[in-house]
Amino acid sequence: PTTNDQQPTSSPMPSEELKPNIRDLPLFAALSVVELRQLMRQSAVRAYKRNDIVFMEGDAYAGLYLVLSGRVKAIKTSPEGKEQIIHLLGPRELFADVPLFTGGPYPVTAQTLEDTRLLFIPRQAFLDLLHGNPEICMRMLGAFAKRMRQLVNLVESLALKDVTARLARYLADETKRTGNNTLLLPVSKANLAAFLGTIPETLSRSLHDLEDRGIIAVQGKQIVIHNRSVLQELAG
Amino acid sequence: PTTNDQQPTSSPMPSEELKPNIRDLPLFAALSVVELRQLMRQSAVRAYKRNDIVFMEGDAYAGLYLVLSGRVKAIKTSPEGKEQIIHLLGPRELFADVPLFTGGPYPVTAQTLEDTRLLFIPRQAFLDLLHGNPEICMRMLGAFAKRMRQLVNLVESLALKDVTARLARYLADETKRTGNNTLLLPVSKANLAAFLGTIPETLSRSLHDLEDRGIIAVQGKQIVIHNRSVLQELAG
DNA sequence: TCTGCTTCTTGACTTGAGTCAAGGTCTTCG
DNA sequence: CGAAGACCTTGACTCAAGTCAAGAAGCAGA
Repeated sequence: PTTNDQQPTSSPMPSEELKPNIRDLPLFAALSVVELRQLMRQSAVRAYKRNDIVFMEGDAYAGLYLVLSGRVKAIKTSPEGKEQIIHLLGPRELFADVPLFTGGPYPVTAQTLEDTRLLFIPRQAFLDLLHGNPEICMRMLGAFAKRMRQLVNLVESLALKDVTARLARYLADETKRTGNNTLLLPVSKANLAAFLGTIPETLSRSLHDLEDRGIIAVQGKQIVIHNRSVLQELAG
Repeated sequence: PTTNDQQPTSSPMPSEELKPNIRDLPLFAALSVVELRQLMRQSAVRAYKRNDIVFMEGDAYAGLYLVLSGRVKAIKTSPEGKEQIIHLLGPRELFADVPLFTGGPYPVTAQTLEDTRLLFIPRQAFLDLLHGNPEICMRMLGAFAKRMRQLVNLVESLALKDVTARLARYLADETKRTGNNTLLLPVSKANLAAFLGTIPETLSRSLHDLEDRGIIAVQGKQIVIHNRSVLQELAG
């Protein structure tokens, strides 16, 4: 794919009623009124359609994004066109924050999974904030640490587990997270495949395999877990 | 492997002459004399033999480590015994810092690659430091960001590239880093294999492949790059 | 220098997962 | 409601990389 030339609709001055929402984020809870106003004045809300590209790997770095609504994936793509999802992002999550500290262009491509609204925060605006606020700095460290964990898990899965084990682990984790034995896939199966480091065909076969063994039941995006302990077992 | 019962030699009160070295680290450059003394009083130098286990995945978290001399690998191991190296660490590098922020036990196993001296810093001692020092906080963010990049690269390599491409990328990166066309592998080939997400047999074949194509020459741990541009090409 | 490790290489074989191609199912919109 | 497109599944085939087993090379200590 190439960078989309069709710009998102962009409101240079985010509306006043957005502020309380931003203040709700733990990350920004410590901000003073002045700082918050300053931040909002420099930021912009951008609206994207499903499958729009937010930025491409290699694009010059301009700033970071906060998901207001919708979902976004951060991906790496091979020359042959295979895609690996690095992160899946939902509302209230920040992304493209790493290059703030490492410099250089965007290291991944960001693409929306559905119609999405993002708050764009220019590089310098965020750095200014960070300097005066140890509180924000600490919260960023917490967020980075959590993502590092996720990445280490992903590396472990890719290097040491087969596709069925990765799928089992994903299902087990989701089930534990929501506490519900019935789960609705939050993304298409093609995207789930890209997240698990495989392709739709192979994912399809793995799902079938688990179903044949009576561990799960699949109906479209709905998956019922029949045997949580065997799933855990398979996940390794 | 199981946790080593053979404790490392440990000096509870690090010698005075260590302080200037610690001060040299950018991370600790901003510390006051008092803070530095406080830190050193609570920390301990520990000496390990080659292949000693520093901690095992799942061990209760006690604190983080600074490499004083030697080399350490952070690994994940599969039930079948295959090993994936997550990080390779050398002098002046900090590790096991992520669980400070995420909580929980050590997420990986740490093992020395050679005789090694580490400075152990208890969890609370480091947190105390962090709270009074926005400067350290920012430097930690920088370090985390850099490691996140490395992890994203590793994920990309594992998911999207074959072993020869991963090897080519490693060689290309090292060559660029040192600026030297002849490079000495810093680790055994078994460890390089574990770092590249493969096994010694496959690595051996990949090295041979590159050699047959006239791109490199291998002699033990010494590798001469004959054709840097083809290597870059292969690395994708 | 000889001996016994550990590390590395090579060959033959197996297999998990990717490719390609065809067809089915679901959804959306005219 | 029906057609077109997106999404998903299935089967047959291929291939990269892992396993197993044997042996070569390098190294360290006696």
